[in-house]
Amino acid sequence: MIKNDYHHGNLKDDFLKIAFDFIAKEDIEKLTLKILSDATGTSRSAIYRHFSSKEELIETMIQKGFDDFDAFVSPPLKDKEKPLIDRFYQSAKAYLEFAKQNPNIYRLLFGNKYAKIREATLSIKDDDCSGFASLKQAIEEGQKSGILKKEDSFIRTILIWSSLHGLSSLIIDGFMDIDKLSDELFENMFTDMISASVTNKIKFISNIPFGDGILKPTKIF
Amino acid sequence: MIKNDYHHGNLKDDFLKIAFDFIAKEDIEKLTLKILSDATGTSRSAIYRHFSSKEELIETMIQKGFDDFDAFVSPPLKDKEKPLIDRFYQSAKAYLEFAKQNPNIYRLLFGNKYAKIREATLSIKDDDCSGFASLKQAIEEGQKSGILKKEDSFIRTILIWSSLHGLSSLIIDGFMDIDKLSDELFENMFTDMISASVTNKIKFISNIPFGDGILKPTKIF
DNA sequence: AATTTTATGTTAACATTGTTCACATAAAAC
DNA sequence: GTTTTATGTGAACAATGTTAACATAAAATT
Repeated sequence: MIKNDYHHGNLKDDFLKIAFDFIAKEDIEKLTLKILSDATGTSRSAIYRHFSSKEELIETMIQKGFDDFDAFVSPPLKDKEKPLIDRFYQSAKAYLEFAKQNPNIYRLLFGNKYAKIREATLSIKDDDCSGFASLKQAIEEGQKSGILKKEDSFIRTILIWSSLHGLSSLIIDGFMDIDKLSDELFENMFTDMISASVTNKIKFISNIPFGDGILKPTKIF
Repeated sequence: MIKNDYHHGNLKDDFLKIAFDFIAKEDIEKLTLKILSDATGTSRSAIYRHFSSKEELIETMIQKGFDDFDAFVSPPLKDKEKPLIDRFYQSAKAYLEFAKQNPNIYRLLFGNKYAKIREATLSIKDDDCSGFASLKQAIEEGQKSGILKKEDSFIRTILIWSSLHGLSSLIIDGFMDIDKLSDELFENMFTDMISASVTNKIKFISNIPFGDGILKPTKIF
């Protein structure tokens, strides 16, 4: 033993990093403590110096996951320079993209298995910075300015979220073979979603850029 | 040993029955072979005479689950005596009720974990008797009769299914505390769903019975 | 600077899990 | 009545998460 690395230095972060690398490709259920110990070159029980259990490690991952998710989904909603519908579009698109790009993380965050952990995590930051709160605020903004129908904003928020969650889930859980179809489905879903929320008098046609390219315009009415 | 029950007679059915009793209360993940052997009074390896693995038992449960689900959701759609919108309403309501009454079965059928098993199961009966096919047929019926907009019926079917799946999932996965709220959410979601599908000229007000009682009328436009 | 305390690692052992194998016996086929 | 098949048992496996006793590096205290 030439090199002395009895003390690792940042084992906790390494465990988390390796765990996230793992669920980039495989489901969290298949993550085992042995995988973590092998990848860090430590013993199988080393992890218990940093997490009280496997579940606590996953709890930490969920917190980090929600931070990333919110940072991906919320900013477009808050960009008051742009028209409101564009902001909804970009955020909704980001929502679906997050789910498609990180299906295992998405399921970790929104699935049933870790519901209790999620509740504990969400209740802390429910007020301002969560994606749900951002969406609700944007809806209320639209209601005040007359673009959106005046109705219960909480219910409308859940319904929009529900649409996004439903479509995202069906897509990442393998209910549709064709990946191309997901774009078409998204455009249709978004149109439905906005049609249900918007005041009757509004007409809306817009070129809405997202990510690298320019997407086809979303027409409503 | 007075009674000789070395040969059980219907152990396979008993295993399935006990497994379904179990997921009536707890998640399928917590079902263990020991639970099954203890409940039947057999040894831990007895199950391997009837199922090649634990997964095959679950596969059988999924098949049975889809049969029950389809039998719960499809009949209202096929009842051509009633107005089409009423049939949609009843079926959609049944969908949500199934999920609420059998959350663990619902997740077993529509979750990601057993996606591969589900694909194998669904492909057999995709054509006629599945809930998805019934919904698609009802949509096409409505398009022919002029009640529904003429658009891609496959996409519309997925979008409706997506709405149902999204709301059902959010409700049973604990994203909303209040159970009462789910009724209000359902009514709103259904109104949105139908509004997006229906031709503009239609006006629709109906008293729609479901289950034991009479639900409040669904107004569209 | 020496000593004590704390943080972080190791190894060995546990019960539980799904699964397999050799064996036993009831039921069915011949 | 004998053979074959179906269905059960018990012992053993490796893998899992977890704990306990022990070891040592780093930090804190004197």
